[in-house]
Amino acid sequence: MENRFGDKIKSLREQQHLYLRQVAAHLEIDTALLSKIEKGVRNLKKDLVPKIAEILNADKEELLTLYLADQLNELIKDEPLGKKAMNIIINPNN
Amino acid sequence: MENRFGDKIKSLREQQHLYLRQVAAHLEIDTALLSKIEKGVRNLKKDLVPKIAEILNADKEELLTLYLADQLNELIKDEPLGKKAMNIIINPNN
DNA sequence: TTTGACTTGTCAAATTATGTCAAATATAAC
DNA sequence: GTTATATTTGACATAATTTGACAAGTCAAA
Repeated sequence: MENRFGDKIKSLREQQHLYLRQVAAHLEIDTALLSKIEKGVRNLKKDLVPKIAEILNADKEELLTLYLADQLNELIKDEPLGKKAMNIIINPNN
Repeated sequence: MENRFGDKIKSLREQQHLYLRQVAAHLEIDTALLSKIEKGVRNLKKDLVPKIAEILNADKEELLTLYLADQLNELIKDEPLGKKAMNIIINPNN
């Protein structure tokens, strides 16, 4: 329950036999930072999500969705009322 | 679509004929800040949510839920994929 | 034991959040 | 009109968090 984005990009990277170093270079970020992103201890900047999708030949929308899910989850992970709050947004009436 | 929490506390405050000044004093924050919170241009610190519920004789859980809904909404308000991301969290499989 | 890939801790710089003040506006009573 | 009170707004200083980089660390394979 939580590092969906990081797990996904790690698995995509490994499937394609790419090194952190290579992907990081394309993104113009530090290898250490990308490592943390894969492990979920740091966030990738949002505007780099489409770029990493390109690098990994992945679907931009799918990655962005996972990215957003992680952000949302972070906000409510310790909140018993989190899902109720989500329902208010998804189903504004009632 | 957005200032649920602020609208709610404003309406509760007015129903009870309280001034911003009075509620702000109980919360130990500036009146100007509470005004902004009611208008949705600033956030109340999360740990003050139960306190404002007490002051306004409101249900703590209801207010916290609205508070969280605003936070969630802020995160995805410009994101077409926001609701899809929420569904991933609500319904983790599939 | 050396090399390469990855991980982790720490730090400064950048960014964002927070709270206050002063001035502006609004409304109502005089 | 003027006064008084409530609220709003913008600018600012400070506090807290995030971000990115570096150095040092682990680990596995050669």
